[in-house]
Amino acid sequence: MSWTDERVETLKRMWAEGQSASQIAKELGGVTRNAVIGKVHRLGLSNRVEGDDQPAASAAPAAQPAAEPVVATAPAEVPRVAPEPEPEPEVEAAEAPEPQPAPQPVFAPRRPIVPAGQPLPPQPSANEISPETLASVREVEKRSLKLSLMELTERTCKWPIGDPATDKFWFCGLPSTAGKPYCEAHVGVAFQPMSARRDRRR
DNA sequence: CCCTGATTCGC
DNA sequence: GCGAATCAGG
Repeated sequence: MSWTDERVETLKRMWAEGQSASQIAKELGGVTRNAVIGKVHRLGLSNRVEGDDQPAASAAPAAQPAAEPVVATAPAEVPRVAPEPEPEPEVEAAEAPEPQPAPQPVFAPRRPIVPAGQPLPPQPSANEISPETLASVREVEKRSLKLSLMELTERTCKWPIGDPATDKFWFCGLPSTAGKPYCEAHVGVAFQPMSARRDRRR
């Protein structure tokens, strides 16, 4: 593969969007992330500065940030969280009534009635899980990356959250435990000792 | 380990 | 110009 104008354009666009070199390489195909990075440098756009003007000047862009005033979130990380800045304003809008209306709390204190819908994920009843694990799961689900099916990888927690029949459905997405399909917290509720779930009666 | 970008240097 | 290898860091 060679750097045709078209490919370079894609590279520029994606790089500007904050996509990582590997993502761009994947998209282009036929090149490695190294190739992408190399090209980025040769094109002289290693500086992911949005506004065209280059503050290059002299001064020191890295003049000891000393104290980041407000948000301490690494700016470079942000874009990766939302890899799809697509033209779909629907999702946002006036949103977020309740971050966690708890569609189907995994820890339902007395598992009410399961609406005979899709086979819900393995959701052991609360009385089988330790309080610590429960708390952990609750915490984790607040921080879940809410990945879609397509965004899951070998190393993301595949624990489903919410009702598959609605829009309130996503996957945990946090880093999974080595070799396991779930993150640490979810492994806790997914894999239990036989003895613990033996006396489950209904 | 997984990942990121940066740099080098033979081609 | 290109990009694998390597480096440095999270």
